[in-house]
Amino acid sequence: MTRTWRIGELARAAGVTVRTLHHYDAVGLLAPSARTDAGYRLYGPADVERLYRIRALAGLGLSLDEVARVLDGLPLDAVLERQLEAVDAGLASLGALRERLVQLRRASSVDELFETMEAMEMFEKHFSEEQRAAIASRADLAEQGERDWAALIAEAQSHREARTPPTDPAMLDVARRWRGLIEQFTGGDEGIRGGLVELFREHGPERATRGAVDAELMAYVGEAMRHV
Amino acid sequence: MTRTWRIGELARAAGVTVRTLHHYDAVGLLAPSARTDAGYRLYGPADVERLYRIRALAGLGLSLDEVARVLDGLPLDAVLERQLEAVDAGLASLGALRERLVQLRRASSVDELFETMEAMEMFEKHFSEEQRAAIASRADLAEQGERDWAALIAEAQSHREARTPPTDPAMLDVARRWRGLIEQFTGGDEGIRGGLVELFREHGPERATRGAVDAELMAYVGEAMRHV
DNA sequence: TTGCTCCTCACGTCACGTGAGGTGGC
DNA sequence: TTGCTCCTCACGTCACGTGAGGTGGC
Repeated sequence: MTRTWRIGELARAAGVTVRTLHHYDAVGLLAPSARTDAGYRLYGPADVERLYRIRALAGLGLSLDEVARVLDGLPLDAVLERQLEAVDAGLASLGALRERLVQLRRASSVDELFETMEAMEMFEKHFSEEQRAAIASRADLAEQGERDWAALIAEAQSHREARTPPTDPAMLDVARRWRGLIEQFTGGDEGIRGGLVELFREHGPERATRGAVDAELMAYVGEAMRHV
Repeated sequence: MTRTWRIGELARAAGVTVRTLHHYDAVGLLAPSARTDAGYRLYGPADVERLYRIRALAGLGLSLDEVARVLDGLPLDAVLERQLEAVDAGLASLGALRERLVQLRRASSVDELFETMEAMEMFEKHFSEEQRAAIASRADLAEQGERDWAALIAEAQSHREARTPPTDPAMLDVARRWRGLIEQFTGGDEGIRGGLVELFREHGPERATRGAVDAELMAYVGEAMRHV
């Protein structure tokens, strides 16, 4: 007589729950090779081995259906290859999600969150994934850049309110630095510059800058740029 | 009168299914602000805005319950932070899964697969995650290493069959190269060397090397090493 | 006899998909 | 009148978790 295990013993030894073994029995994945008169399940060594294999395959993320088919002789390589592709797809989408979450962490109110998300959507429409990666890789520069932009916009705004002529040396200097920050953002990439131009053309400066620059200010700075 | 949308129109415009809108209504997440006499749902601008926000938040991987709570005023930062942690956990486990799958792709039969998985389990028991990462980072070396090991083991085996004494210069050379390959595997890391020793002590050379080296060959090489 | 283990239903999970059977609207 | 849109059930998904109510075994 070889050793047998009752369901609770096997569950404890294998690190699964009794319910899991019930489930495997119900779906026909692992039926105990014997029962007592009272109906108690009795698992033999072959059952234990099969359970071990089931757990191993399930641990690779296969569905119980796939596990059953593999144990039934379905060729492995294709299954593993498909599973690897699925995992890679999962990694890619989780990675993208992570990126978005990190960006959004800065938002402090629900309204600001949605503004940021809307901006991200516009942004994604106008830049390819590759371009976005290039921009993101300069993320630390970008934070400094945000502060630089805020300061420069404020400077331009105060000139406009003081009615400084666009051809005034001070405004020409603002225009030059403005151009420099754009240059810093695009990193000299023509594709990114093109996306930026489209973004402003389609949505206007007000939406593209989320209210930081209105149409008048944009025109004023643009005029100064033409004189640089 | 402001514009209203029937359920199909809204679904098409928002890129969701009618069933989804039914579901949101059923769980109380988005109830249309009006109905026609015949019971047709009529969505107003505020409903459209709410749907937009629901989709945005759900796109961040939040459950509909969490979405509802956030739209109800639950502070965002904690939610986003928790979500980011969850995503990171997901990335970590998918990453580990991916690693295992890549390793297992080499197995060609189900039996070989389980042998490999068993080996991986032993391996994981004896090396910390950090140590495994260190070993994996030398993965390209490892492939070359596998071939080197196979050749060296074959060489030692033929000496044993030819009854070359362990103190013979040829065997001393084998022992030196053996030590070199171990050195290459551990990368000079004492912790990894310790894990290796435990692995062999607990399971014996036969299982530790998956049959490549039996106890006798191990003793023979060990003897030679003592004379180096 | 008393715990302990086991048994078989059967509902719940999560965000919908997918019919089934029936009725307004142009 | 004929399509088309809409309505309300209601079951199915995936791998079990969690009771409920009842019975062998030491």
